[in-house]
Amino acid sequence: MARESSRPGITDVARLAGVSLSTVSRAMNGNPTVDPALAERVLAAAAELGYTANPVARSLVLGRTQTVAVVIPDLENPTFQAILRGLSRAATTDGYHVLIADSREDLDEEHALARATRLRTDGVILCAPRMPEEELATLLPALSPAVVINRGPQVSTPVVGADYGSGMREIVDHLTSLGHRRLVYLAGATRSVTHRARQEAIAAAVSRTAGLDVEEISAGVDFDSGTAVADQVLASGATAVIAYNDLVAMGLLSALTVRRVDVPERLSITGFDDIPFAAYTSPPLTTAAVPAVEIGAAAWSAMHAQLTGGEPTPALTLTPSLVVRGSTAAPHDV
Amino acid sequence: MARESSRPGITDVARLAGVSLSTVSRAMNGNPTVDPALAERVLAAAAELGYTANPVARSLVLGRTQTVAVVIPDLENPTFQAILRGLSRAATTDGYHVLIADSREDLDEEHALARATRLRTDGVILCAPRMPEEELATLLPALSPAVVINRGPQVSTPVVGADYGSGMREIVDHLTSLGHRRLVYLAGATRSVTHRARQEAIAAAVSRTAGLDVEEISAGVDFDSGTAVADQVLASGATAVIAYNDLVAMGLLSALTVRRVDVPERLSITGFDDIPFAAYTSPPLTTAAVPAVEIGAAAWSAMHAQLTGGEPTPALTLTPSLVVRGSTAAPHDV
DNA sequence: CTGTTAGCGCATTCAC
DNA sequence: GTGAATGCGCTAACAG
Repeated sequence: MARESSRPGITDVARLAGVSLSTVSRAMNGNPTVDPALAERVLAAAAELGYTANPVARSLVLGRTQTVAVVIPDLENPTFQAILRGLSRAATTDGYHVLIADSREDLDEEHALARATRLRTDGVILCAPRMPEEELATLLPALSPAVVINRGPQVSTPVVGADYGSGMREIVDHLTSLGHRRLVYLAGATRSVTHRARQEAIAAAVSRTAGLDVEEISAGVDFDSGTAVADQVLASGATAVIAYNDLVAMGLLSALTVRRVDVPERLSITGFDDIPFAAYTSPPLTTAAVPAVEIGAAAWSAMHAQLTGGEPTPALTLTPSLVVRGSTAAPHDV
Repeated sequence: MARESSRPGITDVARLAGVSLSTVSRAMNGNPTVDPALAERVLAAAAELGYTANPVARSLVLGRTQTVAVVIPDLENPTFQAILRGLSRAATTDGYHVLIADSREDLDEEHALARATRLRTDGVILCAPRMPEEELATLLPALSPAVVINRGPQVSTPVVGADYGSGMREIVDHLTSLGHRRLVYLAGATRSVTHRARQEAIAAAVSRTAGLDVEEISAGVDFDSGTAVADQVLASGATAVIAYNDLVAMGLLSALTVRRVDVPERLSITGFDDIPFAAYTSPPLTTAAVPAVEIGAAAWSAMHAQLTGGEPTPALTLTPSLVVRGSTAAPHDV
């Protein structure tokens, strides 16, 4: 068998350098107990052969893969993309690899994917806004170490996310201070944790603001959901619409443009997330900017801390900031 | 040592089922040579213990990881995101995992990432539009099996991509048929293969269209690049602008809106790619739609074919389709 | 059909 | 300081 064509193994290096396997291993890993002269010879041999230790074999013996998994509900969603980006770049900086798993909004799949990917990685970052609390609680121990994104506090699993309640409060306050009293909230994923946070913030605003009325309309989480509810929104008599997120807001905006309804003159619209294109719709979208890239980076930090046995990262909640742009204005009637 | 807390190994299952390791292995892998009754007992034991074969150990012995790497120049680019999405979903369907590597536009990093990720995967899908041809040629053999995206034909490496020349020809024809004769081409990544394809298509159009003049202006590939060249574009005296891609077109559009330059009345603008938001700018963008998700899926097919030793996939080139929207119209002067 | 044996490629005890 | 042996957890030859 001509093993010439195969990747060189540690044995080949050992032979070329005239030393044992152990010495090659030690030298390659910078173990200081090896004679400098020998180490150099080994490294030279390795370089000559173009040798690199087989990561799979190392993973088996070391019990770690230098890889983490990221489970995302929808790779098409700009916010998840941004989280993934922030995470991926931070992980790469620390020498880790990232396995992605797109659950395509399938809850069963999500659970299975998380478990399956955990077997070939050192930990999983779980982005599962819709998974029931109990299911999450039973899943997390099997995933450990794990990091959860945009969920409530978890037992012994770090959570990083944005404060959707705070963002929503700012949005409502912005609209009421403009003079709006009749609002519509376009509910998205009603089973999601972030929906409940939004909802509670709205309820709180209603109870503390005289004359404020917020009607909830079921929509979805994507562009088409926004276009689909346009007529319902118009029929509601509201002067401002709080969309579940930017995609829904943009879909609505698009449908309203078709219907020649002026925004913000006749209807104000707000989004949530501040995805890259929110600033470039016309009018540009007033929204609550969620620092998604930072969330991704923070999620990595929390994972890295667990992986290296460092200080356990406390739960981290980033605060969205209100970005006022052209899609909101005082109601016409006021 | 209480190994109770550790993941159950094949040995534990063997003991519980009262059989040997081999039998467990065979039963777990559905090997038909095992007695049905025994197999059932093994599977029951495995289920009771919650046993799943360790993928890392399997990878080592089988020499395959059931994972492929995708090297992307920029995870922020919507087109690459779409390719990744199409690829990831197709790979998942076939039971494969996807490792992502974002080279962040760093050419050296790109090369290193490709080699490094290859060591822990069964193949790499390389999206490296800017890598010099010679470098690519030396890199590919080390990556094999590999699939290359949006490049010219390669020796013994499948290529999948879009026909940028064709898309550009359609764009130019569209503009000239509207009556435009003075155009500007906003060049993006000038070292990229797809830039050259665009450029050649433009040159061909110029040589066959009487009175057609296309000025090339260096821009970049992102939104800001588009805004940055707005004044230069206005000074050129052109009646239509062919942007490198949708992002550049949108940036330019945004800058022109600020300058109160009417599009398409005073200036027509075209993009390229048809990213998700191209349809929702105002005016919506005329562009050449690149089937990015399909490219990703096709790239996976090409990889899968190599992995399973099936028919080698021939080079596949998908044709972009011109999507005429509101950002183009006949020039005002004509 | 099943059990025993031998690696996959490497890191790490343990002797020297 | 260095080499020889052991095993990470599993699959695949090899006997029986």
